[in-house]
Amino acid sequence: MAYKSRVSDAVVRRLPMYYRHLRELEKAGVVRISSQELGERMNLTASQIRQDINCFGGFGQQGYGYHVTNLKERIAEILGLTHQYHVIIIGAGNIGRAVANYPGFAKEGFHIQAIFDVSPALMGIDVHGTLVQPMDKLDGWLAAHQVDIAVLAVPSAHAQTTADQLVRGGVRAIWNFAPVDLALPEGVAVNNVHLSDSLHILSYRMNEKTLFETLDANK
Amino acid sequence: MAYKSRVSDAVVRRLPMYYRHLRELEKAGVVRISSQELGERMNLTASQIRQDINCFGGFGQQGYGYHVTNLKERIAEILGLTHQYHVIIIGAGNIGRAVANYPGFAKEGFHIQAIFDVSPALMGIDVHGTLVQPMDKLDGWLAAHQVDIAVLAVPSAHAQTTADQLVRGGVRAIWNFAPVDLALPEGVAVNNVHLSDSLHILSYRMNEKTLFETLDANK
DNA sequence: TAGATTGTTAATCGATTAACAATC
DNA sequence: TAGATTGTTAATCGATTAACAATC
Repeated sequence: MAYKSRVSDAVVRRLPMYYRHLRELEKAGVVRISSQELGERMNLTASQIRQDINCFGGFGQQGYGYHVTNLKERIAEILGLTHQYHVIIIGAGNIGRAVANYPGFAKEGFHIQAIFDVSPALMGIDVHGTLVQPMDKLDGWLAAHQVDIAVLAVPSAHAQTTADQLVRGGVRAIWNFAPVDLALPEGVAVNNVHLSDSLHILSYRMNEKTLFETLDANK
Repeated sequence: MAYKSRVSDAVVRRLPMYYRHLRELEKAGVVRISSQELGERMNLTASQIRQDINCFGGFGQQGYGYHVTNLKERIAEILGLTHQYHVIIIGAGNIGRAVANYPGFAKEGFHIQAIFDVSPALMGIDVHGTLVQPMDKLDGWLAAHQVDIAVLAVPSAHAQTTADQLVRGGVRAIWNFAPVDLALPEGVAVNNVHLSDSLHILSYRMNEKTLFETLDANK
C-alpha cells in the first residue's frame, strides 16, 4: 500500500523553521524556552507549537517548557539531519554550481560526490573540488555508487527524463530546481525550489492592493 | 489600517503553477480547457480550480471552459507580470550571481540595474553585464534611483540590517535568500527562498517512514 | 434547443486555536 | 507544596470538495 504521510505538509514546512530558531537560541545561550516564548519569537501561537511538536513525541516538561538543545537535537533527528547523505548534482549551470559551492551542506551531512552536465564546455571543470562529468557517465555512476539525493538543475525540457533516469539508478530523493512538477513513483521523495514561482509570488504580493482597487472599480 | 490580503496564501502559491501550466498548454497549441482537464493535469480538483480563479473574476464561459491564452493573460496580470521592475541584487556570492545570470528574468520584466557586495575582491567584476559596486554606494544608489525589488543574498547576520537599509531607501519588495525571517513594515512585500529549509524538508520526507517505524517501536 | 461547463452556494474536511486536566 | 507549563481534548475557523442552478 502507498505510504501516507502521518504529518501534514503544513507541519513539515514549519519543522526547518523550528530547527533554525532553536539553533539561534542555543547559540545565544538560551537553555530553556516555553511554547509561549518560542511562539512570540516565531509568530506562531503557543498552541500550534505544542501541537506540532507532539506529532513526534512529548519533548517538553510540564512547568518547565522545552530544553533548547534537547529539542533542537530531537528536531534534527526528525529532519534526518543526523544521517550522512551521498549527493550528486545534475547540471553544472548557475544553479548547480551555486548549490555545489554552498558551504553549509557538507557540515550538515550532505556530501557532494559528483556533478554531471551535457555541455562539452564544462567538462572536467573543477566545481568545489569535484570535476564535471559528461551526462553519459551518469548511468555508470549510479550503477557503481549508492546515491541518496540528486540535485536536479537541468533545463525543464529534460527534467522529467533525467528524473526517470535517476529513479532507475536508485536515487531516493530529488531536490528539483527545474520549473516543472515531476511525476515520480511512490518512495522517491521530492522537494521543489521553483525560483520563478517564488519571484512571481513576490510580484503578486507587491501588486495585490492595486490589483483589487482596479478589479473592484471595474465591477 | 493595515492592508489585509483578500486571497489566501494557499491560493497565491498556486497562481504561478497555473501560469506555468497555461503557458505550456498554449505552447502545445491547446486553445480551450475545462477545469476538469486542467485539474487532471495539475493534480487539483476541478472545484478548486474554479474557486481559485473566481477569487479574481469569472474568466471562463459556461459550456465551453477557459480560453487558454486569455486565462494565461489574466493570470499574468494578476501576478503583476505585465509590469516592468527595477531590480538590484545585494550580495555577489554564489546565489546573487546565479540570480543575476538567470536568463528568464529580463524577458519577464525584471531588469537588474545594479549589484552590490562588501568584498573588495569582487569590486568591479562584471556579473551579467553589471559591475559589482561596494556596499557603501547602496544608499546613494537608492537615493538616485527608483528600485522596485531587491534580491537579498547576504549572510544571515547582515540580512535584517540590510533589509532595513533597503526599506529606508524606498524598496517595495524583497526577494530574500538569507535563512532568516525578516521583520518588515506593512507595505513592503517579501518572499523567501530558504534553500536549506527546502533541503531539510526533502531530508524529512525521505526518512519519514523509517522515522515513524522507530517512534512507534519505542512506544 | 440540448449538452456542457461555469460560477457560486452549501457541506465537509482538516488545520488552528482555545481550554484545561495532568504533572513536573 | 504552589506555580508554571506541557500534552491533549474540544471548539473554532478556514480551505477544499460537492452540488447544482445559471448560462453559454
